[in-house]
Amino acid sequence: MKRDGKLLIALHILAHLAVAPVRPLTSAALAVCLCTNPVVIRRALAGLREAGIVTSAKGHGGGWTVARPPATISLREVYVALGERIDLAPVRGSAGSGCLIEATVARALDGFSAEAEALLLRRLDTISLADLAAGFHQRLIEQTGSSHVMSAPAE
Amino acid sequence: MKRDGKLLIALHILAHLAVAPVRPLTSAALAVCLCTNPVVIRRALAGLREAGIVTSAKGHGGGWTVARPPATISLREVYVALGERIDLAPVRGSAGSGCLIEATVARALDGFSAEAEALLLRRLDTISLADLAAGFHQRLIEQTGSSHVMSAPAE
DNA sequence: CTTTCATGTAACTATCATTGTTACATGAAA
DNA sequence: TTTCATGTAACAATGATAGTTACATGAAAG
Ligand code: FES
Ligand code: FES
Repeated sequence: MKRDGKLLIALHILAHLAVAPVRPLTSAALAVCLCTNPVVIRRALAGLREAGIVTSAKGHGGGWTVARPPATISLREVYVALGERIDLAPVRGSAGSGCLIEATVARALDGFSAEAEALLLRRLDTISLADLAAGFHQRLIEQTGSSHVMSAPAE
Repeated sequence: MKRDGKLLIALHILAHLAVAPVRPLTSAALAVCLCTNPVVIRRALAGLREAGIVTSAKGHGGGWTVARPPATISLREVYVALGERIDLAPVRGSAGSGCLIEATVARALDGFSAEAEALLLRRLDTISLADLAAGFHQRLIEQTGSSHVMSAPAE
């Protein structure tokens, strides 16, 4: 139900940071690699910095680094830090004004959206940034849904 | 993850049709009720007509009617008829160009999206248009362990 | 201290999707 | 034949996101 892909971009960048933790990576370098603009990179990482997932440094030798070991960063954390949401019935301006039918339908859809998102969060919680970087997840995905094959906490 | 609300609009209209099946409702009438344009109504219902959920008639006394008893129309059917999708990692133009990291992340996210959507479809399948129209769904929501139980006024 | 580098942020433009609107063709009932 | 209502194309309006430019802030290097 989304349309952007902020999560994909953020994880892409994080994968870069995770595999090259020696020195900070600059927005400019990441922008070249991702075929985009440095400001876009900074915008994408702004929320993650506030969430304590990455850190930034100015000046010489500055740039972006992961704030913690990649193994301790779950995709769920990244997802919520970006403020992503599954919402089947977003409020349109002032459309909810008084109509009972609409409110009822919206509430039902919201409940389902919440359930779907809860499941999504559970799944995202089973994969860390380190898993992504290592590429182990790929085999895991191909096993179609066997969620915790690796060192993941059981539900 | 979406931004429009096609599903909400479609269900809103369908609720109207379900409770007033005596005579077809015109796009113009529905548009007035929904505070929008007749063409918007037609566009919203076009997919549902192709899916055999509603029928339309031209000329005098024409308009829209539900093609089947509302009890046999599940929200899932409406959802799929509208082509809605949960997609955490949509492809951006030609962004998938060769980058292995991105493709890997995208595949993982796609898997999770699919799981979340599968759950959503299961939930949507448990409610019919008749349930919606009757308002029974509210109690049903509370039974499915929804997180937020709004204090429902006895109406 | 001055220079250089890199982030932080605002402001603007470009692009794209969706919605709202107008206009006209098609077909059915009166 | 007239009137009604859908079907559809075409276009403008809106809004969200991405891309770009510009400049202030701050830190390291010289
Ligand atoms: S690895 Fe995908 S662009 Fe750098
Ligand atoms: S506008 Fe008609 S019931 Fe919601």
